[in-house]
Amino acid sequence: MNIGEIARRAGVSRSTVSYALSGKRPVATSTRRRIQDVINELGYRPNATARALKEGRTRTIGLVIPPAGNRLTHMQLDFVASVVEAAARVDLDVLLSPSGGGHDRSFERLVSESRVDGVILMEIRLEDPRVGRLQAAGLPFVGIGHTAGDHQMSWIDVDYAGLVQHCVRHLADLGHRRVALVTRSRELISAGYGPARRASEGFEAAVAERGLDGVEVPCGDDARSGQECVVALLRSHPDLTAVTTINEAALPGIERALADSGIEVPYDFSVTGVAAKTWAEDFRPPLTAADVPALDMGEKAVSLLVERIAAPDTPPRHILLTPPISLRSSTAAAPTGRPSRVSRATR
Amino acid sequence: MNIGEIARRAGVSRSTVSYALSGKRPVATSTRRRIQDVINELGYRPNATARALKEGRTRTIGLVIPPAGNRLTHMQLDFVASVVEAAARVDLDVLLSPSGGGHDRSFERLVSESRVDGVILMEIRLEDPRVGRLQAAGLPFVGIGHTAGDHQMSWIDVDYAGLVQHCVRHLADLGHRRVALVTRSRELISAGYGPARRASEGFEAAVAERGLDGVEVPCGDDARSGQECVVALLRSHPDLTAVTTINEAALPGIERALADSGIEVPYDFSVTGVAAKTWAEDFRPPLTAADVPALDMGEKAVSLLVERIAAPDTPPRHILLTPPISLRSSTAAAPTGRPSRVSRATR
DNA sequence: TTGTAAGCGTTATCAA
DNA sequence: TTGATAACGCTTACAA
Repeated sequence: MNIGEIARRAGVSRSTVSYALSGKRPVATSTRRRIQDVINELGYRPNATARALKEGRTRTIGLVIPPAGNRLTHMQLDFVASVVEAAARVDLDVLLSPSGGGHDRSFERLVSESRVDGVILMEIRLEDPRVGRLQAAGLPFVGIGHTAGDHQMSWIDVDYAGLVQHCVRHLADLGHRRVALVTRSRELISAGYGPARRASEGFEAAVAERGLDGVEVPCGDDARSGQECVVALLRSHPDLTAVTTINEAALPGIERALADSGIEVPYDFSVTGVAAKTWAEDFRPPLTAADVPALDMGEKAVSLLVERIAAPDTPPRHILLTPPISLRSSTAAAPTGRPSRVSRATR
Repeated sequence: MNIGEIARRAGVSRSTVSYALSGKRPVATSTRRRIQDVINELGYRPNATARALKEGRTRTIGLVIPPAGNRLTHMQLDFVASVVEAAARVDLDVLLSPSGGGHDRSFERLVSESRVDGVILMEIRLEDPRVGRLQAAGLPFVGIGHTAGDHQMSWIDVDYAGLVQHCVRHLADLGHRRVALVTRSRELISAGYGPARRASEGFEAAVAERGLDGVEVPCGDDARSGQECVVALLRSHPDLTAVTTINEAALPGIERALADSGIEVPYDFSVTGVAAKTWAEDFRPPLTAADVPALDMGEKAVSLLVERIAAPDTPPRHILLTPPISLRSSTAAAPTGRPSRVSRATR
């Protein structure tokens, strides 16, 4: 079933069918109807591959996700979902490419075989070879996340430094003096993962600014790690009264560890951080947190990309989001005086 | 940059370049090296679109996922991740298509524009129009999940009926007489969602077989719903001593509701179900459950599809998985005699 | 061992 | 208002 077959049955030339479909040239109403009838009858749709070859564009974008081995976080999942959805709204298909672990056939296919009109790169590292690769290929792309140096690229990101700083200030305002940052996994950090690195910066800045005692601990992306991490933290820092985190997957574990130690949030201890809304609202008590608008971000990334595809020589654009901190119920004034938390926990 | 350019620079014909690349015809070593040098220098890779047009296949498969609106469950996410990974291993790209909510441009593009060589259909309904659509289009496909009638299609699924039956029998063996099934959302059920429907069947069968009192409640796919659901259940059925579930996302809420009521699992109450391993292990205490091998399933789905693409006229194959129930710590003998749970909870 | 040329299914230019 | 035809970049039969 192809355009020639339709043309034959409608008794017209292929070009007329093409024009009847695209409307790029007037077609007599009678002819058009005849063609449309045949098309409806046979359920014809033009072959996307042939069209792509002819038009020089695929109407497809690539979405580069972290390799499947490391299970995706909820936030990443929201990115994927919203990118796919937003792309579908403008009739773009999305080709998925798991990448990030070094040599990568799938990513290479994407950039060098003209399979896509542009690429959205998730989980960018501070130094990321894929950025150079895409630039060399001359393929339009945007990052969800951004590199260390300002490479000439469009991106959208969350201002982790600023947000963590806000969180710590909020805790300081409440009288907390010793606070911890529960960050992402050691591997991610040493791989140069931007959000972790930038969260550290914000944390250190705020701690210095307010003269607090700050302790920072890496933590795996799961409940168990969160739990272990907080248990260790409570043991090693008995005077800790607050924690802030950028590790949403650790939140259920953080909740557990505190509950197990007989610590009541927020009266004995405050918790805050930056996380997707669901996680914040699922925390007990509901978490005072900067809600990462992951769904918006995917959508905006698609807009940015569409823009770049349309006008590749336009200067790149950056969107740095600083969502406000939603005050929920997990932060309160630091507990005053002794009995310290330790005695309470063991009483 | 195309094959003609390479040919020109290497001083050979385009076909020679093509053959040098594919190895489908011998090429003199010297010529081959000359060609390879040019290719390396320019970083040439054949245009995938042109190749697809010529070869009549795209080396791409479509993955039809539920629409992004309903946030994907972890299990669904594992399917996606494993499908993408497995496809990448055999050098297939994956085109994502959100579908399921009625009229669907993205799905239609997939099936009727020859964008893909085959389709993996997630979240199949008992009556699913997309199955007929794919069959009419003559596009190879496999389901993760299966319809009610045995349409002529390949699929892989988990035996929810059998597994829930096992779970209930296990509870009955432990002396539980009044048990509940926490299933999926009311919407999913009325939309004809297979796993929910089949879980019901298994539940009813086991309850009848063992002469138990069974109660079945729908529940949204999130912690809060799980919590509300169990709270309501405890109130309406004071003599309930066990619950089984196929709603993994509700597990954290189930855990909370029980803890809040002062119920200790497994001494006062048993919990079991079918869930991805992570969820089961994250439950407190670790959940006795049938672990759904979501990662395997994605991989097997890809194999099935590759098979069907290669031999479309082969009779379809079905894989119904019945993973064993992993005995962890959330089930124990039913509490004996009074004081009943109610009095304990309020004591 | 290599080259020529047809053809995959479109779109769009040029003629009529 | 419509038709013939070239072209997109590739693979592969057929020739040499």
